[in-house]
Amino acid sequence: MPTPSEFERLLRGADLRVTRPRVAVLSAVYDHAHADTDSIIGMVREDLGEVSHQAVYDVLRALTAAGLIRRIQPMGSVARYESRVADNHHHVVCRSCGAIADADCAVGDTPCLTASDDSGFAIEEAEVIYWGTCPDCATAASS
Amino acid sequence: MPTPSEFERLLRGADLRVTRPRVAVLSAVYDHAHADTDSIIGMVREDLGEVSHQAVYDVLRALTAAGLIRRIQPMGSVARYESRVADNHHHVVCRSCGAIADADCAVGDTPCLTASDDSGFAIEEAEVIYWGTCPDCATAASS
DNA sequence: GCCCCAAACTTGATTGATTCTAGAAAATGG
DNA sequence: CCATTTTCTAGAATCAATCAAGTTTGGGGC
Repeated sequence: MPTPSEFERLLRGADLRVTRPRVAVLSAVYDHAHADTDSIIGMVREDLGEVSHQAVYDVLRALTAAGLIRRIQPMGSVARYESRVADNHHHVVCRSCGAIADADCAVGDTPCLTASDDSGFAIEEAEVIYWGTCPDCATAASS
Repeated sequence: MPTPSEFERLLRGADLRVTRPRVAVLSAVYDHAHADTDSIIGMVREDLGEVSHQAVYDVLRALTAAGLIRRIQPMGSVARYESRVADNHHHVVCRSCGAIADADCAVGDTPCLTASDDSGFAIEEAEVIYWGTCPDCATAASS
């Protein structure tokens, strides 16, 4: 968990102005991986008082475009954000409750990056989502 | 491309009543892989005349639940549907125009199904999306 | 072949995440 | 400290998708 001044350095490094909403959003995303936009709005407001949802949307887009955070959005879920951007990792999503956990790559750093037939596409990145059942839902279902 | 009576057999096999909207939707999805809901509504109406969008949504959900078609929805895209359901294949998506192409699995039939750390999740399926640039957008960008 | 009823369809309204617009506020460079 | 440019606020608008209530229809049973 970086310090406030670290967040400031991150923002400046990405050529972004340092504003309180931005630091708060960045902090919230670092603190709560895979949080959806609504939760982030809640966390930011708890931190700063009233902040418009529009500002949070804007900040999330700016941070995503700058590569400081990553946006993930499995089918049937609203947009979620996480702070792990440098490494190549994937996600496990619970079909029952929608919980998300990180899953590191099984093989090397850029796995599965080769499709057998790419239809002429220039492939830049492979995104993997593992669908399954989380421990909580598994125990709830078996009881 | 199955015949109309084949579609009927598919529907009956899934314990679904045979209605004109259902045959038309099924046919449209077989004919145009990766079409979005709106395009499908258009194709069905061209075929049958006026059909409510609600009916198409209902049919698409019923067919998806029955496993006759598959719903795919990459980030930033609306829901799309395809008829290839039995095999385990993945998708290549163009970052520029959103075009989707099929990509067969590089290794075996159920590849990448092993995460190195599954966080206790019971993993059922791995979904892979390759992000890149399609041939059309690549040539358009280089000119 | 006809009738019944559950399933499917129509119409119209509603939701809810996200985006747009115009104006006010605030952060950086000079 | 001021000017300029970016960012934030407030409120309306968009659009895919869902919900609700009532009508129609497919298909098994008579």
